[in-house]
Amino acid sequence: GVAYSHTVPAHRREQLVQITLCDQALWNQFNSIGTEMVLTKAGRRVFPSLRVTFSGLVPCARYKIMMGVERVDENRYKFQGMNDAIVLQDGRWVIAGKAELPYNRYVFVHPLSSSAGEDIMNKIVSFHKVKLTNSPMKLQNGKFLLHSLHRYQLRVYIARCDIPDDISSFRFAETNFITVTAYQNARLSQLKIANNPFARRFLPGGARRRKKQSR
Amino acid sequence: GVAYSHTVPAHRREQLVQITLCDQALWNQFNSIGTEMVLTKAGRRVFPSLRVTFSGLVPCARYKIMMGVERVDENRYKFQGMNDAIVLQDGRWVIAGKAELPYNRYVFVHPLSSSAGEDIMNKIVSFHKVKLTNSPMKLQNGKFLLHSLHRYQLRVYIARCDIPDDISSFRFAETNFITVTAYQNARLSQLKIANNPFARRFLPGGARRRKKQSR
DNA sequence: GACCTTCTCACCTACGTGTTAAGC
DNA sequence: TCGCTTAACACGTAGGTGAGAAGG
Repeated sequence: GVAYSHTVPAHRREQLVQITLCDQALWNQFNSIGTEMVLTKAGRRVFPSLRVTFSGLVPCARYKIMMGVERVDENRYKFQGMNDAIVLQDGRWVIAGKAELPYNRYVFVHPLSSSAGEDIMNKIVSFHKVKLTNSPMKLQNGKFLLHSLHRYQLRVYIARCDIPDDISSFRFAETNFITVTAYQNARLSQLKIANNPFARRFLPGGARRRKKQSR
Repeated sequence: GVAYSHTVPAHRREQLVQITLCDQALWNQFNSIGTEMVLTKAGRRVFPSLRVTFSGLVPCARYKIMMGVERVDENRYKFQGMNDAIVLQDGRWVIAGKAELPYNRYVFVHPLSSSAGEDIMNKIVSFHKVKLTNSPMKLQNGKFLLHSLHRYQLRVYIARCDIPDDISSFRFAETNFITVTAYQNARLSQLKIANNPFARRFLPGGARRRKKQSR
C-alpha cells in the first residue's frame, strides 16, 4: 500500500514523499476477481473508493492534490461467460480488439488542495465523490469520461504550490479495472454487494447487518 | 439586498465591491415576525440559508470568502407568551438581563475561497451547510458556538488574497435572529415549515406540494 | 441470436425537519 | 411551577445501489 515518488528531481528530494493506499486488502480482493466499474450517463461512483494518506510532506508548504483515471493498455475487452462452449470454468476477461481513441484527459483536483502539508498528512484523503461516465453530455467537475470495456487504473498526484516542477505521482496497480455498463462477472457484483453499504438490499441475508464504513 | 463596502481604503477602490443578499424577501418575512434559530448539540442549519452574490471584483484576482455570526447587543432575551397575563396579543421577545460572556469568535471560510473574481461573480455563493450549536463538544469546521436566547446577525467577508489589507465586510440587518433551543413563537415555526423543504411533513395540507428550491 | 447500452425500479444510506415528552 | 434544554421520534429530502426489462 506504499508507493514512493520517482518523479522528484534528486537534488530537490529533501525528504521522500510517500503515499499509502487505504483499503488495500479490499482492492486486492476485487483485483483477484477482476474489478469492474459501471459507467452511466449520470455518472457512477468508483467503488471501492480511492482513499489515500500522505507522509513526508513539508509541514508548512502548500500542496495541490489531484487524481486521474488513466488507460492501462490499448485493448478493448470482452467477457467470456461461463455458458460459453469454449470455457467450462468461471467467466474471464479477454482481449477483443483495439482500444478506442481516448477522450481528453481530465484531472480531478481534490477540494483539500492548497492546504498545508501538516494538514494533509496523517489524514485520510478521500476521492469517494468522483464519478465515471460514458456520456459527454452534462460533463461536470468530478466526472471522468471513459470508454466502456477498456482497462483503466487510478493515479494520485501531489504538487507543491510554490515550486512549479515539484510534482509527484503515484499509480496503484491494484486499482485497475475494466469499465462496463452492466456487471459481467456475477462473483464481482456479489463482492460489490457485500461491501458497498448502498447495495445492502441485495445482501443474501437481507439488509440486516451493518458494517461501519468511514469515508 | 445590496450593500457596499466601506472598509476598502479609498485610494485602492478601483471599483466598488458590491454584495447582494439572495432571498431577501424571505428574510424580511422572517424578520417581521422575529426570526429564531435553533441550537442543538449536533448543530442545526441556518434557515433561511445565507446566500449571496458578488460584483465589482477584479476578475483575475483571487479572493477569500468568509462568514461570521456576531452578537448584535449585550442583552439576554426571553419570550413573553400570549398566555402571559400581561400581554393579550401575540407573544414577543423582551430583554431579560445581561448577555453571557461571548464564546471565542469563529469565522467560516467558504470552500470557494482562493477562486478568481470572475469565478465568484454572478454565481450564488451559499453558506447553507453551516450549523449553529450550543455545545462546545465535538466543535468542528462549519459550526458556530452560540449562546441561547441571545441576538445575532450574519456577516460576510471577502478579502483579496494578494493584498493583505483589502478586506470588505457586509452585514445584513435583516438576517438578525434570536437563538433558541425550541421555537417560542408559533407563527415563526409555521413560517419555517412553510418554506423549509425538510419540514414538509408539518405542512397543513400534508407533504403534497413541492416548491423548487435551489441552494 | 449475441452483445452491449439505457432506463426504470425498489430499497438502501445519510441526514435535515419540527414536535413531543422527559429531564433538570 | 415555570423556564429552558435534551433526546427520541416519525417523516421528509437527497441521492447511491444492482437487478431486470427494454432497446438497439
